[in-house]
Amino acid sequence: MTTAPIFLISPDRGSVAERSIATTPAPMLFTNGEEIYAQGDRADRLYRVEFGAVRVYRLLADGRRQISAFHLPGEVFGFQADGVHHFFADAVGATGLRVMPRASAGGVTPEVMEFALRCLVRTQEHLLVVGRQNAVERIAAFLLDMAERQGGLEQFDLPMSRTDIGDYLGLTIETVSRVFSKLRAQGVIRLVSLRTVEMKKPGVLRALCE
Amino acid sequence: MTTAPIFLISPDRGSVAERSIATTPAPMLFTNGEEIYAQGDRADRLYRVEFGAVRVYRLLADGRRQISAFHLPGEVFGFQADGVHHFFADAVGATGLRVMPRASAGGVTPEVMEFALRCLVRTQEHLLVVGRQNAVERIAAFLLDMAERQGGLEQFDLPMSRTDIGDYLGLTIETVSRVFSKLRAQGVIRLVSLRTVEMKKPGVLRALCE
DNA sequence: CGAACGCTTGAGCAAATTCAAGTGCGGTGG
DNA sequence: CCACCGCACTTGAATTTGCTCAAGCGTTCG
Repeated sequence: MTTAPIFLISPDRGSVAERSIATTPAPMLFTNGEEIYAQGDRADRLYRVEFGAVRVYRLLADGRRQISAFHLPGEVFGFQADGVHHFFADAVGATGLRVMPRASAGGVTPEVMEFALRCLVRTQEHLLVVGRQNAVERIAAFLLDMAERQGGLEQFDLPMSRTDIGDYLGLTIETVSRVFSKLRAQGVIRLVSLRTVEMKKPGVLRALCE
Repeated sequence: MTTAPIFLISPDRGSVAERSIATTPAPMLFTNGEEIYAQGDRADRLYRVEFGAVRVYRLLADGRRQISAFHLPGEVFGFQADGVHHFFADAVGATGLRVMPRASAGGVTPEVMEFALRCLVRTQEHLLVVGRQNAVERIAAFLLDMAERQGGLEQFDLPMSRTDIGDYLGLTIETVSRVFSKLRAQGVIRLVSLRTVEMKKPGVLRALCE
């Protein structure tokens, strides 16, 4: 799979990456499902997604999983309070990461602080979606978020499976599938392929999120 | 169990806050429900809870509310990425806060970073509770978290109403009430008063959170 | 070609919500 | 001091939403 998203070849991002990690060699490569770090691991690095995507999640003893975030190209993740990871992170499809040792990341730079705080706001907003919105509203919020983070085009890719989407939104895979079908039947979205969405009526999606 | 990491009671928490606001005069006082900041406000201060409690929340257009965090005495809150608050914060009962202008908070000190990252981990863990646990498991996680944050005693207070608890856990007030009654009937907890809980079988609560 | 995997769809069910009374407690005023 | 009022909480019954279980479809890959 790994439909290479269009924005991967955007010129500005590449150049920023090259500057900020000028000394770092080629990105580290991961295959679908490959572990990037695990709960309990030492957290002494930051990661920047070059291509592909990353899911950060936690498990319950019986296997229930909650994905707390997907990270798309250009985003930085991996910060932890006390030097130990409290979550798992693995690759969604073929993924390339720039790895920055914490030392060279400069400790608590304003940039790192900014990333962490943005991540906090994003997680808190996601909590509202999961805690107080119904299935259709959750999917609508998710689609709008994915579209916006991929440049705001009406057509965009979903790098992750329906199962991943369910585990991100607190829904079962069946419910995710049913809501996709319903939105398609209503002409709100079109499924170019299983993993490619075209928003036909973004206004309807936006109205659903209030 | 997911919501009460051991490190929360590590001694550095209190001492850091006390040092950093040594020069601040008497705490600012708030009555029940009084606004501390609103969505859209400039975020140029940090707050430390002296007594009482604080709820941080967000609203949907139709009034549905998601509380993303309660802050208890000793805890610091109010950091935001881009200098603008994305949430509301108000007092739960009579509350006293130490206010620290961001300047005197020293910009991005390691301490502030530490607080923000802890808040992030806590929110991500709460997301697992809300996204993937049932009503009984959510209440169990909540009670254990509240107990631990108040010193780990078997008896402790709930500063907030059942409505607040519901809006924190993504449940209705009726469901919260029913679960409390069920746990009481099973002898897992005792309600000394409406807002005072005694854990009779903490092991059962812990088992519920896996 | 067959197996595996990811996705879809249907039917029945269970958990939590909604709607609707009731209870108990703290505060106010007669 | 006691009665009453308001508010927070509890409890019950009916309903709904999303889940579970089960079967079927389509694509990919060996």
